[in-house]
Amino acid sequence: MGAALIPLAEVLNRLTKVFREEGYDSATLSRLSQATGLGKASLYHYFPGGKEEMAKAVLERSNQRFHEMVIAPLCSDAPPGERLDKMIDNLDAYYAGGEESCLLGVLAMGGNVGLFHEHIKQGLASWMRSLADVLKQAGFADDEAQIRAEDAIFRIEGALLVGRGLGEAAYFRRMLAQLKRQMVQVTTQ
Amino acid sequence: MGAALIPLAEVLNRLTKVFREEGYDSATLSRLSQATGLGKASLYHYFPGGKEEMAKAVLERSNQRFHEMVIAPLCSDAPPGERLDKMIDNLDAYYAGGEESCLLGVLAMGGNVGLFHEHIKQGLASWMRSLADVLKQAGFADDEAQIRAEDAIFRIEGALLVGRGLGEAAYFRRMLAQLKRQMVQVTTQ
DNA sequence: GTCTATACACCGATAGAC
DNA sequence: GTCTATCGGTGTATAGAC
Repeated sequence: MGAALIPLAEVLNRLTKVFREEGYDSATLSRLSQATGLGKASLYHYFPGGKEEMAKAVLERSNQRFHEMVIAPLCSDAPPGERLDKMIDNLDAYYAGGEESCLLGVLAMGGNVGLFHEHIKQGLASWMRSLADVLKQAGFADDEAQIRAEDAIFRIEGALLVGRGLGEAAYFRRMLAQLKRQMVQVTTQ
Repeated sequence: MGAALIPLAEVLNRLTKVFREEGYDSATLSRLSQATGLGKASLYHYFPGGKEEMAKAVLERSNQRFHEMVIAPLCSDAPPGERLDKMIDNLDAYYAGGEESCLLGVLAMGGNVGLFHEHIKQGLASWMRSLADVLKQAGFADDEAQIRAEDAIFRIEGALLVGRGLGEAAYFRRMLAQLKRQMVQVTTQ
């Protein structure tokens, strides 16, 4: 023995799946060991800090992938409307049409949320900022852009939560379609 | 010994607090025992089905209280706009201005969500229906009313999730204020 | 109706061989 | 870098006295 059985990236992929589906508390070392094909002691070789370090590594990587897929398109030089549409399309892909839960949301609603506050903040802050910036460029005042950015995030996280709670993914896509129409829509009254 | 130390209703209150703050998986019998002041064996006297039965009892009771505080005002004979305002005010009270998590949401994002699908559906369905009915009475077409009802629920659950994840309750109240203005607002474009 | 004491499985984590 | 074996602790749940 001695050679790595699977690349570290693949280990992280499989850990991510378990944490996302089962949450921090239910994701036991036995499950994580089984999912990766590595013994518990081998997991401690990669993550000396144990389960907590695994979850944080997985959340960091998830934030990074989210940044590439969802946030980066908001920073292109395309017209604001196109950038928002691209974000929404990529959200659909990222969450597999609502079939997959939000890891950040799962950890946020778990019993050990305190362990992850900083990682969660890091994951949400740049998204919120980039989204608000695009809305400003689309012509909204600073306050209105900020409110709309927060609001879009609430709807996305809320739809994923409801979908998971009911075991029904369809809510997510319906919400995304709405969002596409309303994101830059002007309101009256 | 023999006499009940505290009424069952108070036992349920304290169990609710633990499940809402820590989630199903982190809420250990030791914590539940400590929070109620009852020994583990006494908890099994009230809930022979153990932790699962405790969580279901607590969720049922939470749904019931939610119905009284939030859904019932939607069914009064006041004008639709007033009914919606009343719901929003009571949501603020129910969630203590965003300081308290949504028990249903916590269980929905936990690792044993499958145990609670039916209870979650029961909790969300009548809310969604009552909300959509009010919006129809406010003049929206059936489809539009349904969409708006779902959307409001997504925003509420999403704001509670983000608030919990960041340890920052203020998002919730800001969202509620927005919701009050937009719920029956007509859109253009 | 409440308690103490306990059963037994599994938890997260570590030691040490290869 | 991986494993088996094992540690001490805690998990859910139960038995049985009062």
